[in-house]
Amino acid sequence: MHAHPTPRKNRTKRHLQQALITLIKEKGFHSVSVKDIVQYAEYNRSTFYIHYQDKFELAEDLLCEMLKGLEQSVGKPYRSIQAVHTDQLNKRSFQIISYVYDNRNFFDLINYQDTIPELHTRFPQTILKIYQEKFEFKTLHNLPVDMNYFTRYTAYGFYGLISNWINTGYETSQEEFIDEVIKLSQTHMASLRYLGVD
Amino acid sequence: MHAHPTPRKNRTKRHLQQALITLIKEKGFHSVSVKDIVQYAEYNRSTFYIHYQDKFELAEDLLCEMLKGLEQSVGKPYRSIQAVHTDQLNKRSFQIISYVYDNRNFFDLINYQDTIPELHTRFPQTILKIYQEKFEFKTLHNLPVDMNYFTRYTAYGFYGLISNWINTGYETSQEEFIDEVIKLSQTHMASLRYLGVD
DNA sequence: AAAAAGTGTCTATTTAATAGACGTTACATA
DNA sequence: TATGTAACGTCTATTAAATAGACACTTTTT
Repeated sequence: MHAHPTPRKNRTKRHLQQALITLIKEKGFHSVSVKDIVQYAEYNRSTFYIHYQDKFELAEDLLCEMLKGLEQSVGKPYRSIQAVHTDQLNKRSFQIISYVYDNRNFFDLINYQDTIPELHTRFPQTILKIYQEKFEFKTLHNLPVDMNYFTRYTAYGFYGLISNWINTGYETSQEEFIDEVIKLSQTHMASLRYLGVD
Repeated sequence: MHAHPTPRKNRTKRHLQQALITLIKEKGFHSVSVKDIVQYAEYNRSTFYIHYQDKFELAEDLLCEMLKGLEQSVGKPYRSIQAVHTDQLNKRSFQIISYVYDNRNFFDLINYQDTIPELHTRFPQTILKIYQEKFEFKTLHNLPVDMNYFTRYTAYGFYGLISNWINTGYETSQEEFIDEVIKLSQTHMASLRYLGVD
């Protein structure tokens, strides 16, 4: 009998998570106390400890869920393997961008120094993971390069774009931003093969 | 034994209220269903009916609470009667502006047509009520005018400024905006007497 | 006309949230 | 250094808020 998470429980967790996000922006992660969190979210302090050991576990849980969601967002649009030429890339290929935008309240946290622990490293790492596991690239003119490096280069390039997009407050629309990404992709790769979901 | 509202109950109500605000902005008040609200807020539909009869009662409750808060915000800074010359008006006199700003998520609803019922009439009415009950004005040069009219004129003038401020997305800072209001006040009144709290 | 979606009301059930106390640690400041 | 205060982490017993699910009904959609 695996205890399934009930709606109530999840809801409470999410409220605690949201409180944490707000408070980090207000005073920085290290200054946020458990008391602050429950005060803001209007829960009893006892309730916090039912769900989490401490604020670090809460932060970890929040981070994991967001990054898991990021990975899953990519797996959504297609059900089968399909190869896509860079010049045919369409908006559906970039669910990841919608996901970031929809969860901008969270992703804005990368603009803060004193923020969720490991956010600044694990966010780009996750993008890399997605690129490694779900896509296969082809260089222009079949240039013989180490594909590990190429994938890494491409993933972190994308991270650079997306973090700038977040930094500027999403001033270009999702559509425009996707167009930019596509154009930049075309400068150094010939095709991209989506490997589908497990 | 008057049943006192428990923290839990209030929290749930607030979440339902927040859900309503979001959904009104998304699809308009008339299109929002009870089901939408509980889905968004992640509550059981039964739970909704524990707290409210229908979405209208929820909207009414939300509106009342916000307008009550607006009134109370004025009563906060001072504890005793004090007269203030318009040219001495300071920021503390304008708690009301902070209140609107702090609750901009709600007050932004005046930008929508299909919004909380009666919001567009009761918001200015409340400002008028505050002006009538908590302040006493003096015209420039003691011009003999009907003070009922004068108060009404002043209140709705202020409403005009504040609704514009909301409309423009609070593009001028609270401080700048307060300065503007003070300047405009000085064009037609000599002093303002704060009548304190009950 | 049929199907689908939403409403309002009502049960019985459970469990998440609560209050409150405890000894502890961390930290400011007098 | 001593002292007060604020937050911590853990633990109870209690309760009432939230839940699932069924009901007949109305509205909207197709």
